[in-house]
Amino acid sequence: MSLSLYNTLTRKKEEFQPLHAPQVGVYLCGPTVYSEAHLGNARGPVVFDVLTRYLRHLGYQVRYVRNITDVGHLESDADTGEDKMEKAARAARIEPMQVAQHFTNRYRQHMLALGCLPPDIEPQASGHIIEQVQVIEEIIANGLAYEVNGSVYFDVPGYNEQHDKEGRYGKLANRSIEDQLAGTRVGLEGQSEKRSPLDFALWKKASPEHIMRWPSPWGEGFPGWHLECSAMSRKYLGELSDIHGGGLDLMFPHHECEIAQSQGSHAHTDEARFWVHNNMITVNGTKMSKSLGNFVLLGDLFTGPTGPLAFGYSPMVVRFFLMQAHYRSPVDVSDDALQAARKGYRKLMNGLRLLDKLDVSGSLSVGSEENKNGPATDSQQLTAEATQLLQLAAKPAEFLNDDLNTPRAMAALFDLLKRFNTLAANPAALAEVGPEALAAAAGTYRTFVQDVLGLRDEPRANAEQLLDLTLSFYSEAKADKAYDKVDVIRAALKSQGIVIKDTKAGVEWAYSEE
RNA sequence: GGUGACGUGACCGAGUGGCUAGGUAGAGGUCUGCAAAACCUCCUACGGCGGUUCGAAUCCGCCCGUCACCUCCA
Repeated sequence: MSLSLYNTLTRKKEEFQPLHAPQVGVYLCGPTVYSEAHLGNARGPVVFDVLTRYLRHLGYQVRYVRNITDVGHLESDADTGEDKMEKAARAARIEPMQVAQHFTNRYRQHMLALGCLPPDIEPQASGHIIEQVQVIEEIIANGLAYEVNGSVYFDVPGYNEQHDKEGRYGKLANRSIEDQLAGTRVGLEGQSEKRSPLDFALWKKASPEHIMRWPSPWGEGFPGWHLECSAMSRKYLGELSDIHGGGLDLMFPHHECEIAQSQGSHAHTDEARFWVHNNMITVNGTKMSKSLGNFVLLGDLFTGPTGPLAFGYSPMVVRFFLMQAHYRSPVDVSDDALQAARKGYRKLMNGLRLLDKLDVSGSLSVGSEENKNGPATDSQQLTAEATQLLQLAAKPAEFLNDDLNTPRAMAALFDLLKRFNTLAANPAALAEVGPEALAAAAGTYRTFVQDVLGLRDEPRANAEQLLDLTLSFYSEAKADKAYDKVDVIRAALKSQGIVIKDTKAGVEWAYSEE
């Protein structure tokens, strides 16, 4: 069985086949770095992290691109509107790029904490002005954009006349431009330059006070809101990439415009074969968003309490929580849900520890080969117990293949864990399973928990406190003149790079300087 | 108004035309110096009303309710 993904473009689950196997190009619309990231901003990166991890697990060579948008988009559509980045920079009295760098650094820290592997390429919009200008020139050459007063707009009605075969503007979001026009209030401020209200900016002329500006064939200005993703996706993944994703709220207009730009440029493609959208995070059933102010900043979430949450939750708990819902369903945050997630996460981690013990006590060889969809099950020698275990172990991959169903995959891992726990308490059954099947199943469990789902153990014990406890045992042993124990403790700590010092003031420790 | 989702047990959250995930919480039990963990058992639901069907929570229709997009948003 192979991976299938829900493609927004076709509104169907489709079997995933790379355009140029074994290479796979994945693009995720990254953050606009003018403010601190909130929980909602983390869902896409976590979903796409699991996706790219799984694609790699399947043996594909993935190039994962997640951009940083550091060209502030305008707060309003008006020509005089203030840039988000500029606004933040003015407030803090620093350079706009300092704002961008600051929040980029923070974003990377948070994503790393959440277990998201760094993207292979993390292009910045400001570093790709030339590429964006080139796309605009192509679109103009194709007669689908027009320049007005130093700004360039995409001609949506003109595009639709040319493109009824490849699909019109609105094909992704399933909207007709007639409906769009009917729902648009005409004569909004600053839209007078547009020929149609549906047209969108490819390049905006910078007003005199606008700080973030670049030269272009049309004068000094800055690129439009949707252009950077088209330009950078094309530069690093080619004119047509395998997968392009983002939050559901980016589907329209952002991704719709991207497709129009790519079709309207010399690329003449939908930019990506699979358009994948993750659903939103809600608070009490309402979307978490900046504008509604009901967001939970990641930094605050990790330390807590904040907003609707009475406690803090560690990054791995948050990751587990996010993966326990399917990516296309909305997920509601609450203390109850996160606390349940925390216990579940710890249970999964305890499973890893159990397997370490099982391996040692059973002196297992972990040499048995597993294929990418789980352990091999073709051996004739397998006992019924072993077969059953291997069948359980095949489930996680099966469920991830079905549109990345992480909740079911996790449920399968819990089933597997229950089996491990039972076996651990029952030597006879363990023997019945045999070392090969056990090793294979254990390998699957480890691989899926750690490498595919990306859950790592978060040490909860405080090392200093454990050390203090050890030192108190040391002191006791010394007082009892139980020197054999004393020596054992000394040696154990030494192996950890720590030496015990008996001073006049009492027992102390220091890092070994050897 | 247009488009698209969704309403599942105490909570979170999968899924499916019949075999009734999983996590958390609760009850009982095994184990146990205490405790924890683990395991076993129990609590077993699909908004309402019709229809299709041998059979629907799952398909269809209507109704009620919630949400999202159509403006920046992951």
